[in-house]
Amino acid sequence: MLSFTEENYLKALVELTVFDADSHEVGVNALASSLDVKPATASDMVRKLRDKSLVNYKKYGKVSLTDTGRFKGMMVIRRHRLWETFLSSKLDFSWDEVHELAEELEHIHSEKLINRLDEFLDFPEFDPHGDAIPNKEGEILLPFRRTLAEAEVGKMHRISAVRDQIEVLQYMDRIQLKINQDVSVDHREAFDGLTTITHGKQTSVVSPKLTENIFVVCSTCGKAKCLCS
Amino acid sequence: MLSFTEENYLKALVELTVFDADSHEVGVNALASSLDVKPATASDMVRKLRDKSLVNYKKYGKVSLTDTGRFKGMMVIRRHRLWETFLSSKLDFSWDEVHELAEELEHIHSEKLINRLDEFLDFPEFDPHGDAIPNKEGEILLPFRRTLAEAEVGKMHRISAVRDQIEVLQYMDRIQLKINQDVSVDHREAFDGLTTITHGKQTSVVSPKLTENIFVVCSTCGKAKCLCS
DNA sequence: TATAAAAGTTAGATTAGTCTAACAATTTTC
DNA sequence: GAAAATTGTTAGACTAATCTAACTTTTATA
Repeated sequence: MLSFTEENYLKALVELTVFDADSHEVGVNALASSLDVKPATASDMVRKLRDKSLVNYKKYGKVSLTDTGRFKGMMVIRRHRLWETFLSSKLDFSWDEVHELAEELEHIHSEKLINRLDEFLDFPEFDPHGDAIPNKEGEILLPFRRTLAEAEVGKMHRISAVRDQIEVLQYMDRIQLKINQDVSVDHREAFDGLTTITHGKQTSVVSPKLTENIFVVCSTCGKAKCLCS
Repeated sequence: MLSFTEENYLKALVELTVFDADSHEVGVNALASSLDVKPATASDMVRKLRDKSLVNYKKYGKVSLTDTGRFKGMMVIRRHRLWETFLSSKLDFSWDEVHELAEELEHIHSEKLINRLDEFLDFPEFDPHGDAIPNKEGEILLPFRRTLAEAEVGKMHRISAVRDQIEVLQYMDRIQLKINQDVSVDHREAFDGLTTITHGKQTSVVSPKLTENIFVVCSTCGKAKCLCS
């Protein structure tokens, strides 16, 4: 069984080498600073993780995760994001309060607990910050999704889903944009991404900050990747 | 902030000196064995807790909790029992699975979290093992309750509540005993506490193991402590 | 009440995770 | 390609929680 500390190193490594996808390895200094410890400390720990076959590493080299290491790191992130979702959707914690608590809860190890929690929450795909929740295999399986920010201009789309951030939902409510509503994309400004849409009898100009959080499908065929004319 | 270990010592001390009410103090050896550590270890820790004003203790003497120590220990127990209740009532864990998980969850410190959880669970009074849950002041406020084991012979009582252990509920179901049902206590055997009761058209002989888990009130006045003839 | 048994303490070692300070390797830059 | 800068390692120390082994105090008992 991994210690809290070891789990935190693996989690940081996933964030640095899997999510931040431009390189699959990271230096000891960068790792140390992301964990807020001194390089000497990280250097020792990396050696220890290598001895447990959780990372690939040799002296003065870069660090990367082995398959096992990546899986275990993903599990920490899965737990973190599921607890965040629980705190937010069941206990009414706000968005910005959940992270710190989840830092503690993520280290409760039981697989059964976390799978039951997943079920209790109805298998959420995203946490309250809009980040995807890894499944029990440690994968983030994203079906192809098109956001309103990428939706073709001059076509009719339907809003299929929204990242469940309170702010997004509140803002949509204010401008009377609803799930399952048909929306026509009239114009997109190349300079700043501002999009003009018509929905119902209204026309709104919306920012990428909003449109990136709204998923759409073709209003004719219902697919994100459609072949309609 | 207390460490996991310190919290576990305080919890054990509450169990040994508050719940197990025949003495308000305990020896270092007994404390050590209840925590499954060597006396040497407990001896050191007790000195440390004394330096933090959490226990009363002097060399070669007994250990007891200060007010602060008792409060902090009670909070650990509150968290433990609330998490057990959550696991059992929301995630469908069985009675015997919850303890081990709650041993980890009880060390999540946020007071806000635990009070929200309490509310989410609708302020339960008992955990799945039937143990009372301390309130946020660290008190266990039990309204006076009379169990069927203590109910006066020759009188009519009504079943007001039952400790929610699956076995108890299942057994009651089998012998057709229900909440809110009137029960007359016909006889109680002094030797082994076996009680003969009449409920509806049935007569049953029930053991103290069952009757201690069933709460009754007077069927005339509805009170546990009644003044009826 | 003297002695044996039980209970409790102390000293010294160990492990995990951290630090600082000094040193070594690698990379960048002129 | 040598000097400087950056990056990474090692050695030695510290803290918390544990252990074992030896010792001391208290309690029980013959």
